[in-house]
Amino acid sequence: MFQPAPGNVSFPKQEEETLEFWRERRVYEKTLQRRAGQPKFVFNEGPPTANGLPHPGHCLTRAIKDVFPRYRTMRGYFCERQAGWDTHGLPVEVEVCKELGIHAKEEIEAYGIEPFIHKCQASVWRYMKEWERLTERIGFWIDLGSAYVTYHQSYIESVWWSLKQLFDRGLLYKGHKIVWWWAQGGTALSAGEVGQGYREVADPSVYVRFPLVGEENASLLVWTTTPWTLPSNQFAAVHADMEYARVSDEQTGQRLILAAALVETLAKKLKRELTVEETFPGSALLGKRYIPPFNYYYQTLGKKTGALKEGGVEHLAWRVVAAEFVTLESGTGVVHQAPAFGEDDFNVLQGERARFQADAGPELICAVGPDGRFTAEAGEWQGRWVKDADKEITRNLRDRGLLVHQEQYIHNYPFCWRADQDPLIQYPRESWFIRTTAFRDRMLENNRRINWLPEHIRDGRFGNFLESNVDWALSRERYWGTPLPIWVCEKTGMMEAVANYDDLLKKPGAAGAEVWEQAKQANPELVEDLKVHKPYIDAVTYDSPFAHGARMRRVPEVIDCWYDSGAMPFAQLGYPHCEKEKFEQQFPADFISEAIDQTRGWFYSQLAISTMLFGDEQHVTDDTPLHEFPHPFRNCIVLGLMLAEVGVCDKCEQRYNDPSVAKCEKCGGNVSRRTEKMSKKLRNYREPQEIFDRYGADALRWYFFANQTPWSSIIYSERAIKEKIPEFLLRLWNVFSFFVSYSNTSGFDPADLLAGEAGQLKPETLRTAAGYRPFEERNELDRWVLSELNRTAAAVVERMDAYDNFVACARLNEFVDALSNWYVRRSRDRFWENWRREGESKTFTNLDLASIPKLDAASREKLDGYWTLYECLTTVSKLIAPFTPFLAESLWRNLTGVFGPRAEESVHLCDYPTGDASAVDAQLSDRMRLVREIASLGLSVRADKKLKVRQPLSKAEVILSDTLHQAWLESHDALLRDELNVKQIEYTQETEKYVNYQVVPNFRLLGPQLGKLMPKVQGALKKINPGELLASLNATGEAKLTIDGQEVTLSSESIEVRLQAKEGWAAAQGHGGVVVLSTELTPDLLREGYARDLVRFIQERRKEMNCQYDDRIAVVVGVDAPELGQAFKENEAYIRNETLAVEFAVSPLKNAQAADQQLAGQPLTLDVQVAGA
RNA sequence: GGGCGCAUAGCUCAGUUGGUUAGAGCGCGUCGCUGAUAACGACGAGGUCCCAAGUUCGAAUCUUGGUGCGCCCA
Repeated sequence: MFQPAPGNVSFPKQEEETLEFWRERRVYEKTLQRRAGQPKFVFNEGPPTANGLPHPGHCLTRAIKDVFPRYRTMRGYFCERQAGWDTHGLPVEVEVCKELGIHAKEEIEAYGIEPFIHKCQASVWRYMKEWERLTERIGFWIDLGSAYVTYHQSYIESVWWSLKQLFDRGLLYKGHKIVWWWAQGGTALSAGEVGQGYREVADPSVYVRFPLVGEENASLLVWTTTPWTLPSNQFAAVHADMEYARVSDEQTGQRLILAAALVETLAKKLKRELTVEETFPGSALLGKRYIPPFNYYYQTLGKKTGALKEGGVEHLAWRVVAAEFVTLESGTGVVHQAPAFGEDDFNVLQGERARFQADAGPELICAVGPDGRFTAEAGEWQGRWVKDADKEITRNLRDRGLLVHQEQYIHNYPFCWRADQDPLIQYPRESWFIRTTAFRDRMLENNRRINWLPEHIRDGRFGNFLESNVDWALSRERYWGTPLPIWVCEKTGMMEAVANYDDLLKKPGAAGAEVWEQAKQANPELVEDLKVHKPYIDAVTYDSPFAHGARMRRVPEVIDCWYDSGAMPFAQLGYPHCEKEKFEQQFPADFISEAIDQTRGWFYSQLAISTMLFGDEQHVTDDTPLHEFPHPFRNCIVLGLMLAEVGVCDKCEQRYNDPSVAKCEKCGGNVSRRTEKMSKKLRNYREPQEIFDRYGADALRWYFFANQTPWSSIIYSERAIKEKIPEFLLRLWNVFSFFVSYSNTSGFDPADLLAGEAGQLKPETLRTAAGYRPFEERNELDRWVLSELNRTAAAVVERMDAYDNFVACARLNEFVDALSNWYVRRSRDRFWENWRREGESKTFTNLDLASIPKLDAASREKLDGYWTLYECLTTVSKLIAPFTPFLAESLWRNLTGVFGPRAEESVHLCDYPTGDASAVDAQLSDRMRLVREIASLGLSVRADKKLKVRQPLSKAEVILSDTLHQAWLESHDALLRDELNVKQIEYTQETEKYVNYQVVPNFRLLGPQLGKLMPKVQGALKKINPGELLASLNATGEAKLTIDGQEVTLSSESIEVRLQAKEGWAAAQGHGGVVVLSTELTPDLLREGYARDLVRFIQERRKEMNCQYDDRIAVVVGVDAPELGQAFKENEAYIRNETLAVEFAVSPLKNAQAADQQLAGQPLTLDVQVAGA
């Protein structure tokens, strides 16, 4: 007996039980053991940070990350899954600062770096429990116990090893980086933080003259909104291809040079005429020298030149250069360049430097200190806060006649999000860089070999990003991060990199480790990993090999935490300090997946690090292995963003987090749905846990997998998740529930019929069961559904191998639909078989095995039906296992539980079905499709003519577009007769009576042949007599047309015949043909219809009475209308059989008032009693 | 400002290499079924495939330009 499977199942509850089962039986571990030694499928987990709560977006990534490893495991691969946590970085520090109520770096240092670090380490695990719960609940099978953690010593030492490789190869260097700088706090802000602090402000907008050297009274006219950067001016930039003009200003007698297109705009501002004297391209200005507005630097450097690489010399600064970013949007088309205070400007400087020989180019000029105040180099402005100096600088320029115009400029400018009165400034900081630009081409090549899904990422967003690669700014002036493992000689400034802690302590004269030892002694709870962190690691120094008596001290910086995560392919194992061999076996990864926001994050950091370390034989050291592209991953699914769905009132903008609200509670206006970014602040989404509790993890997973391609942005819509349940999960459950209840009542128990090991219930095992007949002996419907099953399995495997979960799910959905809506629907009669035979309660229970071959035909067919459905359901549970692992497990455990230990305990231990090609019957598929189409057309006619299906009709006539399958259909029309409730189906020859023919060319075939002739052939076919054409085709296999004197030969493949039903018939047309129903209702047919109506009344009554399936009843029908009485009498056998009525009587209606039913407009009473009760 | 992507039914989304009745689910309407039954099914209505131009015998699909939206970067 199968466990009962009621229709009103609670999936969430069932899932919790399944989780318990998996835990208890250690099923995940068993799936790994089962595949030990098999080929590997390598999945790498991109580490999330556990210091924030998981949200719905994480559910998507976790679901996608789960489905492919599960699938591959079932396909026979050994797929270990190591979890990981990203633990370093500014977000952690910010959280701790919040907790401590402090902001600035000074405050952190005042609090003490040591306790601060301890707090960071603890804070990292704040939401660990929530993450682990989510991971388990959504069914993401991954080894949490062996998770890699980026702050662990072994991880950090792997990172150190890689950095030492880069350092030793000369790929790490110190340079400047322009950052958004909070001067008051003394810290740089990340892009995300800067983005939060934009505000609209009014800044001075000044137009300043830069007099040209050696040109009479002519000046460049430059525009800036940051006058305080003028003392640090180094260049003026123009666009080489834009047109410039020299204009004369009559009032001042000055001649100004600016973009020609902006002359008029400027004239309006100045409210006076400017006369254009000459125009020329920007390229004509290149190289011209000018006198900057302040001469602090100019007085010493103004005349200096340097040697160029290409030969010759050039002035270091204060000349015109070309830049692409110069536009006509605002200003004058001549842009003041202060490389210290803008990234674009800085890049210009870098470009200039690259033209000079080593160390001969211009240095960065910066007249501002890190505190945001002018330095001594700025003369009179020294000590002034730069933003305060704007006004005075402007006045100074006016006094000296350099200011041409001044106004207010309103724009967005960033302020510190922690101190909103403090404007940020762009400021150069010393930083360590990785020379990634040297690997640009190799990264591009590597990228080309990666299978990106969607494809456009490769040459689009990611490829473009790689094309414009700049050196990786690696270092951070922060506290909680992987320390940069570089030690500097205090005397010579010479440096070396260290690959691990032991090496460090073995250095000659190493000292300082005791700082850690003492801390550990004072507080034994400190985790050992902290010893490789600040401040302990900073205490470790050693004797300089470069200068006698000098010490080596570590640089103060930590590194970008993206480097941490990018090192994950080897650092998760602690490579190369350990697990060397294992790393070799699992590199590169077969599969990774994250959302699109990781393009410049984890996708890039992995690719860059891997390309530099493992890809370039010229630089590689002896013990570093080389790898063929692609690495470090072969396939990557880039997920779309997840959006929240909310309701917003059209009138008053009131927000509703439940998008199903239709009327505004405040103003009564219409609430319309809107999608927007998910936001923790707005809480505009439902917590994942609530979704699990209401609908279950499978519902959410199926929604993610089956509703859209993974890369389209996904709307996290509760309604949509809910709606997916009946379409697939519940439909499948209903089929299963149907199977279980009938099997139990009929006594079908596969465990009784199948001896020995049942294992995975594979086809070869099923074939050994008693009563399991070979396909070819079963009926058409069984063969059809098994063919569809195997076709589906093959298609799903094909799609999943290509990482296409969406189409795979569509295939599964189609099959479950076919199983439910055609196979079960059309097979119900068979499953009911035994109840229909009055007085017979024969079931398969305790069936003598030897007597099975002697079963009568009906019983055999019934047994076939059970075996077929059983095979479909067990196979489907395997097929859906990677997608909806919970439902799959519930189905499997119930379907195979009857075998006890003879069957596999979990569906996830099974092999994935790949489809048996020999069981696929394409012709049968086509035929069944045709049958379903004809049935559909027939039902369409009935609906159109208001002829309910219960009313039998005498005949349906079918005219097929293509008579290929006609003979088969004729010999298999019982199914259609039953479905359409007609007495006879005729494949009529009198086609002209019902239909018009239309001959349409096969464009795909003829198009390439005929080219321009195509429309004319199309026109000719419209006019032609189709009968003659078809006759010719039938007789000779071809037909000829003459178009424009040219003969065109048509074969039967080159045309398609379409049928159109003529007016006046109850007919419907489709691709396959036309169905015409005979609508004449004879008294016989009507009476039969009445009998069916009565059966329905009685069945309804049985249901109301809560009859058992096999209860026998006694029925008395009270009716006066003679035609009804006659109808019931004539069809008594049918009525008794359908309703299990052992007694059936028709009596005159006693009291018309008491009639509880109406049939054909006549009153009727119904008295139903359980027989013998 | 630059890059990338998206735009198809009321909603959420599919749509292979260009091929002539553009699909699915939900919703809606009509009806059916009633021993899968707090289910289920059928049928139907609903589309200028964002706009415009081009390439082509033929464009939802390719090209260009525009419009709107989103993301990333500046």
